[in-house]
Amino acid sequence: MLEVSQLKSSKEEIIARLKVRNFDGEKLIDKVLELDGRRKSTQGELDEILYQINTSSKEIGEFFKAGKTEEANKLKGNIPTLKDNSKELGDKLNILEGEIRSILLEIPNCPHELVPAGETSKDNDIIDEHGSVPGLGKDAKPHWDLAAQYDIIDFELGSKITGSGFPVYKGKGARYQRALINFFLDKATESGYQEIQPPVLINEDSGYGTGQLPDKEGQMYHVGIDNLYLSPTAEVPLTNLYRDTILNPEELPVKITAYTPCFRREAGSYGKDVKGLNRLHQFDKVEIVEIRDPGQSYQALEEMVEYVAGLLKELELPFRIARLCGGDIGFTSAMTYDMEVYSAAQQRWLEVSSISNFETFQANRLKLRFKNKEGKNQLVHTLNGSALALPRILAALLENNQCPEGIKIPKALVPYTGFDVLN
RNA sequence: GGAGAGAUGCCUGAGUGGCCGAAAGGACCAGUUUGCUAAACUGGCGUACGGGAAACUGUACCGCGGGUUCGAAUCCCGCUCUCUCCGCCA
Repeated sequence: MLEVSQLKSSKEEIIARLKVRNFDGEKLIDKVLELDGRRKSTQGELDEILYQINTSSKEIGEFFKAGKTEEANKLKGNIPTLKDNSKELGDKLNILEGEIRSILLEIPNCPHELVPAGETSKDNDIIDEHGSVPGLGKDAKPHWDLAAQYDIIDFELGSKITGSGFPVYKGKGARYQRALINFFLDKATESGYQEIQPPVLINEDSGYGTGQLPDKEGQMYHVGIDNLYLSPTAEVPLTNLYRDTILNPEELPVKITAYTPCFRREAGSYGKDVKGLNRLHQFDKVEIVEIRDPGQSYQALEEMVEYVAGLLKELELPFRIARLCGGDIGFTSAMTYDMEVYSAAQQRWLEVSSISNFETFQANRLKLRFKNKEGKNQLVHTLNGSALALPRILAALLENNQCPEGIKIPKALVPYTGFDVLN
């Protein structure tokens, strides 16, 4: 959620930058500023009336104490009118505040100046590419065939338990997943991220805090009876750990990580996008989250990209880094890098990580602040990234490393899997 | 699921109708003093939205939402959460 003060001080710039993501914010912003003006004057009127009531009440008390009942009662006579007015103004104020908030909730984050204009992922800037695509034979199999051949992932069996998009990992497949989770968590903690095991059911406040609500309501599984949602990413519980918090300067930066299953309804997805492990309703992910002094957040973003790139190098996967264009960037993000690995048999790039700086967009909703050098409370910047999402990594690892003897395991993972060829 | 107790500032904890944005202690910050460490003393120490160049000042907030009252942290109602006991259970 953008701040009213930002809208006031740099309205034109924000409108221009929102256009980069093809969002016309002019009318909404004007409306917010107009409503905020009315909010302010209403607040002033209300304060004045409450002041009168407060002072009168004190006088009435004095009069009673002094035994001057008549004067007291006379003063009391004025109160009902004042109370009526205050009630009216109070209601008006509530309505105005509600309207302002609901408009602000509709406005996406303002993209950083480096974010390129564009419509779709085709317009993203590919800023780096690493590793070379393995030359597989013509008979190279996509991972779903390999999964069946080695009996490590059963897609049909999962639909018996739940439905499509909930695969069952078996034997060395399950072991491979667990190896990846441990590998990623070990790497993250070595890099200074504190390991957390958060709840994966989240309440409404948490959903609003990080921006999944109201924007992505339909993407989350909802447990109606308790009004809870299944977390679509550990970003939600991890970042919300710090909701309604004022951090001391020495507590920054906050760097935390968690492995959690993630749940997404993925309504409307179809075709090759959902084949095999490409898009699931339940998947595993290790997430990294940082809370930063605003002056350091972009440097932190670069470091996070470097960190994730390091993981992909250790996994010996060819990958590229994209800076998302305005049309492809998420609602809450100011700047996002996607990491994509090449899945050699499918011959396509798969997004395995999305690393974003939200600037104050989430912090504003979360009321997450820190005491700055002047001793004032200031909104922090929040960032997060996948490090990494498991299924597509597994898909690429299976496809890219297939050979006649089975599927080779990257050296870095062998200590975790306990085998160097899956067969 | 049943019964009971509770929710006050960074923490502990007082406050049962006006003098309470809230005692006291601790922590923290600044200063004074003692040769250092420690101690002692003095002052400061919540958030949000307004007004004001500033000093300062208005309003709201004692879990959340309503109500009673001239006046609510304090009384009433609803909700949420925490704790204890019983039941069930990984």
